[in-house]
Amino acid sequence: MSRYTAAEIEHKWQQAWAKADTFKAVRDPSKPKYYVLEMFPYPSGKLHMGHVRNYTMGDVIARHKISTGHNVLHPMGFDAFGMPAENAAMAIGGHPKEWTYSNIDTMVDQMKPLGLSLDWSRMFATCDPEYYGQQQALFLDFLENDLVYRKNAIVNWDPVDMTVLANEQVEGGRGWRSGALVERRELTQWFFKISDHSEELLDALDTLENWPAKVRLMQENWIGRSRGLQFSFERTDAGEPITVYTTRPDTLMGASFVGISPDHPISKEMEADNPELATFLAECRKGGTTEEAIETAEKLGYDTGIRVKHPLNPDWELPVWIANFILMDYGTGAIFACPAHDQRDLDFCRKYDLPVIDTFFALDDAKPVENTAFVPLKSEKVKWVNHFAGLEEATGEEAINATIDLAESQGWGEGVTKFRLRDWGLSRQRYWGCPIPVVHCDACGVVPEKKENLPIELPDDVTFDKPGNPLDRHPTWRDCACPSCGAPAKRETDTMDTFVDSSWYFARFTAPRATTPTVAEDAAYWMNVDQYIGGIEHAILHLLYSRFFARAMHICGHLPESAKEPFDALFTQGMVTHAIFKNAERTDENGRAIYHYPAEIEDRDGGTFVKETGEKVTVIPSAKMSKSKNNVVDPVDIITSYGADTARWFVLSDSPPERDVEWTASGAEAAFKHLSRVHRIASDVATAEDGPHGSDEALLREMHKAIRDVTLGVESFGFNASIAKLYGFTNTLAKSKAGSAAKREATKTLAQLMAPMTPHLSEEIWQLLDGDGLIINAVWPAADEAMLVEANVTLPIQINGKRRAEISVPADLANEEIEKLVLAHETVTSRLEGAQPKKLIVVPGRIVNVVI
RNA sequence: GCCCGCGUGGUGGAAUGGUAGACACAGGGGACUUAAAAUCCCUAGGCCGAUGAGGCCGUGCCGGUUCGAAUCCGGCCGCGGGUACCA
Repeated sequence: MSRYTAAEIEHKWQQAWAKADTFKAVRDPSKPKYYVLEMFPYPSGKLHMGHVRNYTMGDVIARHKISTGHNVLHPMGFDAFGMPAENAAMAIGGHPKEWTYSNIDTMVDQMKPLGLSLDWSRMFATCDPEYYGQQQALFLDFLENDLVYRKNAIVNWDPVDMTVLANEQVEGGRGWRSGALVERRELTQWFFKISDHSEELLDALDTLENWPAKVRLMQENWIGRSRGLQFSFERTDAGEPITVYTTRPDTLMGASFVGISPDHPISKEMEADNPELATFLAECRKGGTTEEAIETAEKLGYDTGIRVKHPLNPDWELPVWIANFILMDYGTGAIFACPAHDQRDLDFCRKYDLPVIDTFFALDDAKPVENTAFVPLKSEKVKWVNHFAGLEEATGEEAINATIDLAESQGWGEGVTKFRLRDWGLSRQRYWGCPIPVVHCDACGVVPEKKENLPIELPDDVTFDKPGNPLDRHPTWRDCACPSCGAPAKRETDTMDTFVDSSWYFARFTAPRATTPTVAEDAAYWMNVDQYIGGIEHAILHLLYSRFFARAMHICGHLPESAKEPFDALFTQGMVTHAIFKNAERTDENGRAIYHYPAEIEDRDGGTFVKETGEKVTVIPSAKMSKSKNNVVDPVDIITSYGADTARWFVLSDSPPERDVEWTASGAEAAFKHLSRVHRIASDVATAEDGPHGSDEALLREMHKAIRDVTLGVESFGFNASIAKLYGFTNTLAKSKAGSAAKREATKTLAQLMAPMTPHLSEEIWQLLDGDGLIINAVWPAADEAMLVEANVTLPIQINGKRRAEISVPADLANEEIEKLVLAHETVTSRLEGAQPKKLIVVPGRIVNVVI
């Protein structure tokens, strides 16, 4: 009997696929195409189990599609620009470029043994000048088509390091290296006009039927269409009126103040000659720029002394306050506050002792608001205190519409639709990114670089010993001739947000070496991505930006109209987690928790302990794998000890793909044992002599059921369900007394059904059983409907919703007959005690419920 | 703070309005073996009952809709993702 030697088998079949060029994607109009793509990785330097799971899922889809006659495109690349490379250069020296390319080499080496059906000839990294040069060309086309512009935007400023910080570099309001309190500072930045497409990006979500509903909902909320009233408050001092936007104009009678953002023009204007206000605004500008930091900051207010007139009652004056929770980016940067029906406003009014006026109550409870704002659903009816449009009982929605109508008819305001989505700021004050291809000329201003000068390559001779952008302090790189007048000019030193890189790589894969961003024929043939797979963490930004980019590329002629929504189907997979082992008895010298490697701990006496010291360990299950927690499982180790097929089988089994999967050593061991068993069974079947045997029917029926269920699982991302079915079918096969021909057929089918998950083992078994050619090229088996029909069904009998008995009946038995059988059943008669049931529900093929 | 998810045996999970716990791990028992490994077979939510028959409880918590709820609705608690310069 031959043993299952994964390393040998896997090497052999990877060579066979390579020799046959099995996965090279070539345009072929005679075949239906299928483009499957997993979100490409950041080259961190190490493949982790999350990658393995993600790519294995894509690989299952790709291999299954190959087996069903599709021309499959399944490429791989690297999202290679970004901060970690610069951080590494600062921390350990070296150059981001060398660090990145060496990481890519390592990761490719780690990926190849997985036996993925990738077309490696299409591989690229976004930091290849060949790629980012085309991205610069796209930028210039966007500029020409009015899709990019410059404006001021707020960044995190580290006043000690004199540099811009990313949000993740701000910890508790302080710069991560300097420890200085971070300030919000304005800078001129480049922006993509994504907000011009808000409505279109929102409405088109309805067409994305094969996207998870939750992702569409998240994008819908992110884009945030709202209808509200825009109007102006007249000032008592005859200054410029203050324009506000509100989604709750119906609560205008509950207004207690007008609030403006610290970044509002009025705030800035007053700041110049008011030191007290300047101090207040400086306080407001402390801390990071994230929405979270702003929303959770302690509420601060400053009374400007300005007074405005209430639009419905000119005698009613409202104070104008500057409030730190009002965002300049949303609406007009000014609001009116109705504390009774908005918790933030209420908190602010209680702090600064401003009036709280109820404008409506619940129908059954007219209690005035104290410290909890009354915020019913807009669809809920409420009782109005004194509604100017004459409403007494109405929903918020009705009241809002009535208010907008009234304002429009009286001419003091208008209903407007606004979006939460802001334009996409793409400038980064960093080295390791795609240079923005523009030049600053004293005479001509901002001038686009000429396309023939692309790519504008990053200089290699830079150092990272000082904070800030090395491009700024490079002695010569910035110097150039103005593309317009030829005079000496300076290059833009900002580089692009790495989200730009990942917003079109899927299109580039269709023609990765072209000297234009895309090639029309290739884009037309391969786009769209039929199945996109990636983490839920990209639900909003990456996917929304990519949807915008596809539209922008279409406008510039780089993608066909049909590719405006580039991803036909989306699947979001969960993370791979692993228990963490935290020392329960001590911390390190800095008071931080100590985490132990799995190899350092042991289970005994019903507890978990550190082997060496005997200290008690707290086991925290299902934690995201993270280097600092010492719970990272290295796929390379798994592949070395068990083989790629075991790793692939394990990450697909047990957990549904959209959920996190917990990596356990015992689970991997079990996967390996199972694959060995399949190999053993197949070897036995291959060498078995024909002799006396039982009926083939039971085995063949199970085989057809397996074909149906496994196929369904593979086609609907139910890989765990497919695998559970394959376990069952393997057991049936192992115990079967069928003849050798039937067993050979069943085993070959088993190999085919397993092939998307365990491609190497399946090829091996296929060869053992004299299958034709490679199993990857064999036609996917089809279930015979006739073999799936069951003669009898088991019907559970419930009494008052609780299962009490069951009967087996012919599958096509009429309901009346079933009723008779049920009423005659001993369990039912004894419970009824001669009485008639109140109700009898027969759900054909499923269940019977007797209500007593 | 706000938006979106998730919560089921000792463990990963199955069942998306119809038999809760498929399949697997760990556990227990047995076969084979001089022994071990490997393999194979059986067992398995909790409680009551006698180990049987049988009964009761049970899908984070509280309430509701339904003949019937893990599944739908409302409210809470906990965990995770996102929050526009992490990728």
